[in-house]
Amino acid sequence: MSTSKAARTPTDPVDAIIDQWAAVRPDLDTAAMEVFGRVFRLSRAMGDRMEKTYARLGISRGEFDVLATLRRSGDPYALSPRQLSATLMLTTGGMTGRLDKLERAGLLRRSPDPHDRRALQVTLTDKGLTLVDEAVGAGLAVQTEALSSLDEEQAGQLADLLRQLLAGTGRTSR
Amino acid sequence: MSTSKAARTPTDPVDAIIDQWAAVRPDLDTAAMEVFGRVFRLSRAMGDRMEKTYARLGISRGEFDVLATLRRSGDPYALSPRQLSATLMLTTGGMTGRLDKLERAGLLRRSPDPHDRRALQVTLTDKGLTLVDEAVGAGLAVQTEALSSLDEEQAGQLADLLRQLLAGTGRTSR
DNA sequence: AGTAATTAGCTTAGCGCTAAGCTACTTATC
DNA sequence: GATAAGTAGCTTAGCGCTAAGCTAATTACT
Repeated sequence: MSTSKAARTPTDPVDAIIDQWAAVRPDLDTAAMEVFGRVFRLSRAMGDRMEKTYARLGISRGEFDVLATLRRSGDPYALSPRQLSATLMLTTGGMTGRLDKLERAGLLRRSPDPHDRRALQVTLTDKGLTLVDEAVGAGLAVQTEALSSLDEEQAGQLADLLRQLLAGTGRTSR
Repeated sequence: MSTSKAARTPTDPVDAIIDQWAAVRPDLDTAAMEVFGRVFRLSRAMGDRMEKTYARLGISRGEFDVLATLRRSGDPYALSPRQLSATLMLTTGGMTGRLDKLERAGLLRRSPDPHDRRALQVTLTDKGLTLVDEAVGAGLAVQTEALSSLDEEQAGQLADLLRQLLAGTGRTSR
């Protein structure tokens, strides 16, 4: 399909909000909203879509994150609850709940750590491995499709700008 | 296919995750993660910072959103709970809770709609108006500071790419 | 060795959300 | 004018999270 429409997007919901602020508070510098307003909306919209995608396979997005972290860690697909909660920026209480659900579903297994009797090893089962391999493919397909609004050069440019912004904000954080 | 890594970019957490996937699942096309992985992380990091910023003024981020929506609507700063929950993509149950808290804090007021006895009018109090005006300034300051990792041209470019991506994904949704 | 401090994982209370269902009121249809 | 359908706002049950506190095991200090 050729893009016969004008490339200039007239206004989106974020532009509308910024215009509203300009009307009631013309003193405000709203330039940063142009970026972060869209980051927040994009994150929510895509997050909802990922949620639905994983739901078709019977897991939540948070549960997918656990399985994917184990899968990414490579053979033997074993990490401790502590490592998982640190990676996923989750409290240990939250992780206990996720592991409970995933273990009940037969997607992973908790076994004692042979070297530290306080610790556990969380391991992907065959069923869990199969499921996460399917889920990661499905999730990436959704993201790839969403990204198709941009051509390859634009996507690369966007990724670079986001990397730079993320690096800067990470440092200044609490 | 992925572009070759530029040596000047010191790899961020998202690059690390992509590399991990490449090691265990070299068949995956992870290009979309370069964008959405960063969008998710940026949204969470900035969301946490906004939360802390508003917390100093005694409100949560969700409560700020309610006050800000009323403020943006202009004089007389009155909307119905239904309008608010639609704008903020929140169920009516969730909105009831937010309004309860904000009303108890004296930041807004619920009064009967003179034209529809089912409906209410939610109005900003003077105290609420003062507080939201301070909060929006504080929030924008945090966002502006975060955006300072980019120069003005880059920020504009980033906003344009995000607008285009958001427009495309919004339509394909379901 | 003996004791203190740290760490792993779990439990509980509380919070804010959604989904579903309720009552009161309004609008549309005959 | 009566009745059906739709709408506004609230309530409740359930879910997943955090913060705080617990026990058991490990490590560090003397």
